[in-house]
Amino acid sequence: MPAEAKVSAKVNKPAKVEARAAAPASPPLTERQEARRRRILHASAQLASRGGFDAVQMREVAESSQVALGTLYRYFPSKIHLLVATMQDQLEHMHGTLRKKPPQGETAAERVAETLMRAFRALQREPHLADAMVRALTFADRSVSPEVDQVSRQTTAIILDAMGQENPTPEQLSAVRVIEHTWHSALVTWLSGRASIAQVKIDIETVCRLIDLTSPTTP
Amino acid sequence: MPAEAKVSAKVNKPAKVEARAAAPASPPLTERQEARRRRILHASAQLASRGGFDAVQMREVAESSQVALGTLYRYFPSKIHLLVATMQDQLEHMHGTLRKKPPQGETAAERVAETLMRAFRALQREPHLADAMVRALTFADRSVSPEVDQVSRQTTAIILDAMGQENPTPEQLSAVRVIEHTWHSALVTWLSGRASIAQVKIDIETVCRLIDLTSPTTP
DNA sequence: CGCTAATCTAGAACAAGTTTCAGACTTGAT
DNA sequence: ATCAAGTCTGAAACTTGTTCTAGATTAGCG
Repeated sequence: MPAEAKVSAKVNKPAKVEARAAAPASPPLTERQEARRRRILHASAQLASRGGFDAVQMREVAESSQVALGTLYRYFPSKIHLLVATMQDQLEHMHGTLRKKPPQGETAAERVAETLMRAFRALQREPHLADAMVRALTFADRSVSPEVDQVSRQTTAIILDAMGQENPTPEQLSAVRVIEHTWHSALVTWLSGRASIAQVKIDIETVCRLIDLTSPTTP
Repeated sequence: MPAEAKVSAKVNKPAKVEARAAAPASPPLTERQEARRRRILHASAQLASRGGFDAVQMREVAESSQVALGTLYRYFPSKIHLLVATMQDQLEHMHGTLRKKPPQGETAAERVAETLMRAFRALQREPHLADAMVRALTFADRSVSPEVDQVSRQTTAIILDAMGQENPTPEQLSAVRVIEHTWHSALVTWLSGRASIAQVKIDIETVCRLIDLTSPTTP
């Protein structure tokens, strides 16, 4: 069997079959391949941190990560794929960070709101990066669905963690879905300068009330 | 003063100052200019109805509407501006349609959910058009803020109409904001094939509960 | 060690959004 | 009717995402 071959055959066009779980999905990569992938994601995040979505130019990413343009496209079939993967990367990081200091709130709603606001503050520190990732996420078409879905699952996991709810009811899951919707959309409006930070905070707190509504006494 | 001049000087780069109300914002256009604008919007919607966002190619729009490419850009400074304007157009239409048959629901929440589902069904009839408009809306950057904001106001108006609430409380307005967030984000997930129609329905109904939560007895 | 299949590279080529420019055309004012 | 100022047109040019190609390189296998 060939060199860094069959392995990254999956890297290129992730076979539909294997687009499910988190990391264990794609087959193991060569060390060098893993390194390339890291360099690419790093370059992506770095460029994004500067000028946001537009600053992440494929040629620049390729150059920064010392990889040929064609190779970049083999790893990430489009700019959107690349940025969504960058978001996955950052999200994992954030989930780890959040886990360390569990939210203090009394109610589940408070804890979720607190967690999301913490995440929001993190994004505020790198607004350009946030811009690139969120724009990519909402602009993604069907061809990126598996990756976007993965981001969504990760977000859900973070919220459920904050709720401290082991076995959420279907109603609670609906509430979580709506919270995610609000979270994404609120970020978009903030990033495009149509809503203030305070406004985002209010929106998050408002939507989090749905948790109380669906948790204790189900009306 | 020159011909179709000073008039469309505003057409080009809508002076920041006049980006507020609905239609009365920009100064009156020449008849021919108004006609050009209509042709452009019509071509845009037509192309979008076919192949969605990607099918709306500026050169094609220009050709279809019998306008030079440069002129198209004078009227709409970017593809995003064009599609957002197309959405404004469609939204107005829809608001008119919705007004004719007010929702029947007992509670405000039911009426809002019913209205949004009606709008949703309308979008389902032209999924490609919906795709183009929604993608443009969420991808828009700061340079399109005024126009996007206009769309947002129009959406708010539709929801408040459905609520039948003349003087909404700040809390209710927050709920409406969250409903809009959910509405947009749910559309995005549906368009990208990550949520079913049924799922969107559930999300809408879920978020609409916030209205009941903020209307009668303020907890 | 040498083979073979696949990867990686460098660079050209293509596609669509956006910009630019010179010249023809309109329109309102004089 | 003429004029000045601004608009519209047609076409080329530029930018950036994406694709394609030929050849150099790499990795596992016999």
